[in-house]
Order: sequence, then C-alpha cells, then structure tokens
Amino acid sequence: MSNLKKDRKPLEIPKPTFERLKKYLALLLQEESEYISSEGIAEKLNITPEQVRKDFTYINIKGKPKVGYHIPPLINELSELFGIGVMDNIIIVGAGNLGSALAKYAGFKKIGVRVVAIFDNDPVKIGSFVGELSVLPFSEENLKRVIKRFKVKIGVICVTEESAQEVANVLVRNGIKALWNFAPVTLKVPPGIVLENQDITTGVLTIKHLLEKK
Amino acid sequence: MSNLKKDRKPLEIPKPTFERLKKYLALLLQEESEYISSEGIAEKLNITPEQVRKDFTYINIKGKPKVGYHIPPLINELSELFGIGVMDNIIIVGAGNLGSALAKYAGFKKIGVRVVAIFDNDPVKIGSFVGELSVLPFSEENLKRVIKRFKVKIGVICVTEESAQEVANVLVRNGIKALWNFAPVTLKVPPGIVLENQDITTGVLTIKHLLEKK
DNA sequence: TAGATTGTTAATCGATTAACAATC
DNA sequence: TAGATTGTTAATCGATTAACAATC
Repeated sequence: MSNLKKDRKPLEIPKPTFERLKKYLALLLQEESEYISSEGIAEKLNITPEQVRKDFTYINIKGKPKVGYHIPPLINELSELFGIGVMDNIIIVGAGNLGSALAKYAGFKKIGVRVVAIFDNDPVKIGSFVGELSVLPFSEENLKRVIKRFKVKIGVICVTEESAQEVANVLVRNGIKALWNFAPVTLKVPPGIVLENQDITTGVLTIKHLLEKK
Repeated sequence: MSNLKKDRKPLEIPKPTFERLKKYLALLLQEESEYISSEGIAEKLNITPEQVRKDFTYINIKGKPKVGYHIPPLINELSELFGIGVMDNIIIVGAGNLGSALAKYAGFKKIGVRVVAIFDNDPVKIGSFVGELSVLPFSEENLKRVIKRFKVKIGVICVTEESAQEVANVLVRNGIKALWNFAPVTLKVPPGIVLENQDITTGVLTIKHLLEKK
C-alpha cells in the first residue's frame, strides 16, 4: 500500500492559459450572438487575438475562417474542461453575509454547482433561512449526514480567520475532498486535499498600486 | 491637449512576482515570529525558496544569512509597494449580502482601505445600518457629495449583473478613478480608469477541474 | 475569386530554476 | 571557524508573439 505516485501529472494546459480559459467561458456565457472571433474575445479582455487562438489549441475546438468560433460548442468544450456537466453539491460553513451571499448566488447553476446546506454555530442563525436553505448547526453529526447523503466533495469556508483552520480540519475529517477558503488565512491541509484560497482583499491591493503610480 | 501617452510604463515588477508579493504580505501579516526564512515562506505557499529570494530582489529588502528576513521591515516595504500607508476611502454600491460583507470587513484597515459609504436603491435597505454605516440612496447627488467630501477614488460594485454596467457608468461620470467589480460581467470602462474584476466564482472552476482528474 | 480570419510553426521574450559565491 | 541561509548570475524552461500558410 501507500503507492501514491508522487508524479502528479502536471496540468497539461499551462496555468496562464487555464486562467484565461475561465475568462473566456465567463465571457461566452454572457454573449448573445452566435459567433465570435478571436479578435472579438481579445478586445473585451484586453489581450491579443493570437493569444486567444493559441489558447484554443489546447481544447478541441475549430473556428471558421471569416466567421469566427461558434459559441455553443465552444461553451460545451470549456464546460467539459471544467467539469461543468457534472453537478457538484457543495456545503457552506458560516452563514454570515459572505456565506449567505454565496448560498443565494444564482450563477452557480450555470457552472455545475449546487449549494445543498449551510452551517453555522450561532444559535441566532440556526434555523433561520438563507434563500431556500435552513441554517444547520455545525456539528460533526450533521456534517457527516449531509456529506454522505449528497455526496458532497467541496466545502466552502466563510467563517472568521480564527475558526477557519478548525473548520477545515473538521470538514476534511468528515470526508470533504476540496476546500474553497474565503477566510484570510493560510490553511494547512493534508496532501491530496484540494485547497483553493479566494482572498477577497487582494484585488484592492492591485488597485491601490495602480492608482499610486499615476 | 489630449497628449495622453500611449506608452503606459509597464509594471517594472513582473506580474507573477507581483501576485506572489501580495501573498507574502498576507502571510506576513499573520505571522507572529520576528524572523522568517525564504524556506519558511516557501513551504507555506507551496513554492520554492529560490523563488521567494528572487522575488525579494524586486523590493528594497535585505535578509540575514542564517537568520532570514526581519518581518517588520519586510511588511513595511511591501506596504509601501501597495500604497498601504496611504489610506484610501472607498464606497460600495449594492447593500446585498456581498456588499454588506465587504462593508463590515475588518481587514481593510490593515491594508489602508476604509469604507466611507454604502449605496443602494432598494427603499427597504435605504436608511438601515450595515455595521456603522447607514445605507444611502444611490443618487448622483449623494454620490457626488460623498466622493468630493471623502476624496473617494475607488468604487466597489456589488450589484446584479444587470445593473453593473450602468452603475459603473454613473460612478465614472462622478469622478471615480478605479472600479472593483464583483458582478459577474465584463465591464466596459473609459481608458485611464482602473478596472479590477473579482469574479468570485472562478475559484470553484479550478476546484472542479482538479477534482475531475483524480 | 478576394479577403478575412483561423491554425500552426518558428522566433522571441521573460520567468523560473540551478548553481554557487557572499556573508552573518 | 563551520554551517546555514542569503543574493545574484547563468542556464533552462516555458509562454507569448510574430509570421504566414491554410481555408472558408
């Protein structure tokens, strides 16, 4: 046993390309026309058309000279890349404003994500409704039941800095495979667990830096 | 007039380095010891120590062999880079859950950001309190007054997809210099206006993709 | 057909990694 | 001093850009 290969196959798609593919998808989902050219995409995202075409060589898609790319199949192809066809059930821990905002977010459906439960420890919040969901007490028992019943792999952390690591531990202990962390802390997770930090404040640092040099 | 130079001086710090510097700062602000080595930083962020040292060559900082980097001056140096010493007043448009979460976020202070007003058009929300702030009606008059009085340069967009572009237009028209957009739309802004998109959903796409290939 | 736009290869550019000298 | 860790240069790697042929 313990023959986990160390050679985790590197993403065959380069990281920068991958990040741009996400933006293309977001853009295409907003688009109403049927075709779009590499130039059309490029100018909305402030990149070059060559870059767009190059990026598309990583996915199985063909454009038509003089016309551009047919949007529906493009969306399909990108959807497959991100596993959007498969609906993932997720749970949210922390029913504060941020957790509530996510729980109610309508756009998840389009990207194959469904919030099936929201947890909190605050007695005032427990039992109250966030959208269609009633806030559940954050007990291991509840957690275990929900995770099992809905085959939940992804847990979202919307608690304070102080409790985030503990929440992460509990989630992982109960079978969660990926953490989406909104708390401004550097979490430690066991190998094999996917961790995605979504530090919401970093954006404003870029803004401050750009404004400064004007 | 109209002698705006097209040659916007490229960020002398490479983009990837810049992004990592933000992470270093976030990490250091959590750190309690006095010194940290490149190795110490590297392992928490899953990068190499060489990378950390190389990144630090872009800022004016010296480490001590055998000891590492003295954290307070490091924080100072990074703070200066991001313009954290200068407090920026920002306004939030949209007092839904997300806008409210941001308005109450305590961590802004540490990075030189202060929320001075929150706006909404919903009569139910207007006049109610979000933290210490009373929600103001989103009128150009109010906007103009607040922007002038608090010298606001940064506007945060926390409204729906549908209203985001219109809100952006109004903000820019009234003198806002930078937009921090949380709505899942590709905004169009005039040249010279800083735009930072914070698409909150992209993180989960990465997670889905990583889970898929297991 | 002519022209626009794609797709792809080659050239360039820039970032990361490796190696090692400097130094506390 | 010896050893650990920084700082920096050179080598490698990978991503972007440029050029142009293919094609609708």
